[in-house]
Amino acid sequence: MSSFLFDHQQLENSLRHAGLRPTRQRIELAELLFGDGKDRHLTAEQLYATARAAGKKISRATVYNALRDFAAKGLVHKILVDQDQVYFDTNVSEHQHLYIEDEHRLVDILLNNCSWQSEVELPEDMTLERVDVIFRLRRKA
Amino acid sequence: MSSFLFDHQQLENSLRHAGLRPTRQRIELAELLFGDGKDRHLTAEQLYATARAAGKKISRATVYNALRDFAAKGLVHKILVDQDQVYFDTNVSEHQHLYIEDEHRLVDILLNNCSWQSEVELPEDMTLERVDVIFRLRRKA
DNA sequence: CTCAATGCAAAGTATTTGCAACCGA
DNA sequence: TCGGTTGCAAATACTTTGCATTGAG
Repeated sequence: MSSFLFDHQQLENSLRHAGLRPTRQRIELAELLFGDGKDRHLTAEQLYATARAAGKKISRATVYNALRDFAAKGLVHKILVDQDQVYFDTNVSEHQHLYIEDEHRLVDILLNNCSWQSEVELPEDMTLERVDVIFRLRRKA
Repeated sequence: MSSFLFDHQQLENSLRHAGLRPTRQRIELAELLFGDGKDRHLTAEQLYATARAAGKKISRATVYNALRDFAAKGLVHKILVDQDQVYFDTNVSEHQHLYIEDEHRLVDILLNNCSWQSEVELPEDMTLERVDVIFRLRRKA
């Protein structure tokens, strides 16, 4: 039995369905990101390191390109919590985050009373792309 | 009459009260940031350009240092909405933001039904620093 | 006086880009 | 074949740092 919930074929279909040509590199990255169905928060550098450590032959620029394209197609979400690096979230369903600043660690949470969506009046010609909610935590002194 | 709500003396006191030595540069920056009492969202580079345009003699590094220190003391808030630059918000009371991505423009909003604060269970040894809420908007195609 | 703050340029670092080689359809 | 993708290194741009100088208390 495989440790993957999704196999190459399924990932390939996902990429194709998203309008992305399923190249070897994209499939391998998709496998690392989505293969086991678990939610991940990682940076481009982390994914690059992970891929290389797994023996994948891929360049840094391709990882950045792939993540940019994945995000543009909604396969992952960008999370801007840290001044120095962008995190990518493999969980694209609506949810919120805790961010432990000292540890640079993200935790998914799910709020129930999110009635504020309707409370905001948007300009006529604007679309609500997403609502980012981040609870910033610090270790007590 | 002056165009400033807060004069040098008051700004100097604010800095001192925050535990920051009121140097000429910090006072001048504070004046640009808080002088008229209006809410601002600006980047370090924007503040630097503004200061220089106003004839202030100050270096880029000092602007970055000052904003870092102001943020550490709670005089301004960092807003991470853009991958490329950090915005600083002179409004440090609790509120939320609209971000028009195409224009790199931030708008303050105020949500009323923010009961979700209590809904989140924090680890015992953690403190909630802040909750960042950003409504990301795009111009309709 | 003394130590914090400033200024300048250099360094640092995540990310993007230019362009030739490559490959999927 | 053809245009999208990759790879490498160089470029970019925001931010930080090293260190000598300055200035607030």
